[in-house]
Amino acid sequence: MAFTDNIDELKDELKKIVKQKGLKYTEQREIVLEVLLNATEHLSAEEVYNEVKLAFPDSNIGIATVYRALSFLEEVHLISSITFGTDGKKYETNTKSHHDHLICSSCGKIVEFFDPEIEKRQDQIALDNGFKITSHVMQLFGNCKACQE
Amino acid sequence: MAFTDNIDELKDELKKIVKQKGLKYTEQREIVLEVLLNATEHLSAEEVYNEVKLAFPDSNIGIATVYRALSFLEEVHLISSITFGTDGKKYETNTKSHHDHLICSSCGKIVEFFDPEIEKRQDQIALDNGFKITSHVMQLFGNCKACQE
DNA sequence: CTTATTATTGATAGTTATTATCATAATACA
DNA sequence: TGTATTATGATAATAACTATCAATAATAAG
Repeated sequence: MAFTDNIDELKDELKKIVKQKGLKYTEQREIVLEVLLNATEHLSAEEVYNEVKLAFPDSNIGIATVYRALSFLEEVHLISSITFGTDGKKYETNTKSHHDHLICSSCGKIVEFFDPEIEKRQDQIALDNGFKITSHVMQLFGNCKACQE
Repeated sequence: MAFTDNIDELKDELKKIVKQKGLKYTEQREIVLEVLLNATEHLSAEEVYNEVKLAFPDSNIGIATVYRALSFLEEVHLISSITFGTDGKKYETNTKSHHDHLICSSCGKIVEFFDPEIEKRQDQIALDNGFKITSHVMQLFGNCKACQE
């Protein structure tokens, strides 16, 4: 899984994925991805739709296509969604920055992972408690597949 | 915030909250709370509704009331909801078990918290990586409200 | 470059989940 | 009890999302 901050690299990644799946590379998927990359915060499907119409007024993209693109992009892990309390689903691009660890107590194997939903929850927890977070540690201990056998 | 495993204590807690807010203690809120306490897994609003009809066939509770009760109980932190991917909102009672920490780097203040959504995400991450989790550590470091000033 | 094939799209109808409305009923407190 | 007020059940309304389908656009082959 390759992450990047760069729109062109992201588009290349999308092209690769699409080709590998025997699907087609469309302007609409590209636009949705670009809008999310340029967004400074999480966007709902409708917010993405509005932003697309603003930023790409010639595209005439339909709301259904936005939903389809978002689902697809999430499926292939180019973006991810989070959901809070009463708010609906919101999307963001996956960009490499920070990660946490899965650690096998048995063989010491370490798997890095990054989960935006957990990050967001952490932020929310901090906010609820009046904290301003500077860092965090999260380590999940257990047994990897091999060591379970 | 008091947590308990016991239905009577939970009901007392609800009575206290309701009275303190100048609202009314109703059979319906009690039933919804009880159904969730007895549930072995997370339930959607509709599942709660169905379970209520099964377990309390005389109650004639309406689906709208189930939604209202769930929102209310969540608001007062007797239950909590989580939302995953394509699944809708699901509810569970808050019971004391495990918790994580918010730590103020400046004054050392520790706030305990427990977030079922994070727990669930952790489980999912473990599952995705073929891990079987035995324990985990999560500590959020930062500055508490007082120390920010 | 043209054409054939197939995925994708836009528009919109249809669903599903949730919320608002409102007349009636239940609760709490005097 | 009586009375004020909140809560309820039924259901209409809304919001969020998904399915349908004819038209369009993207790839691959020739």
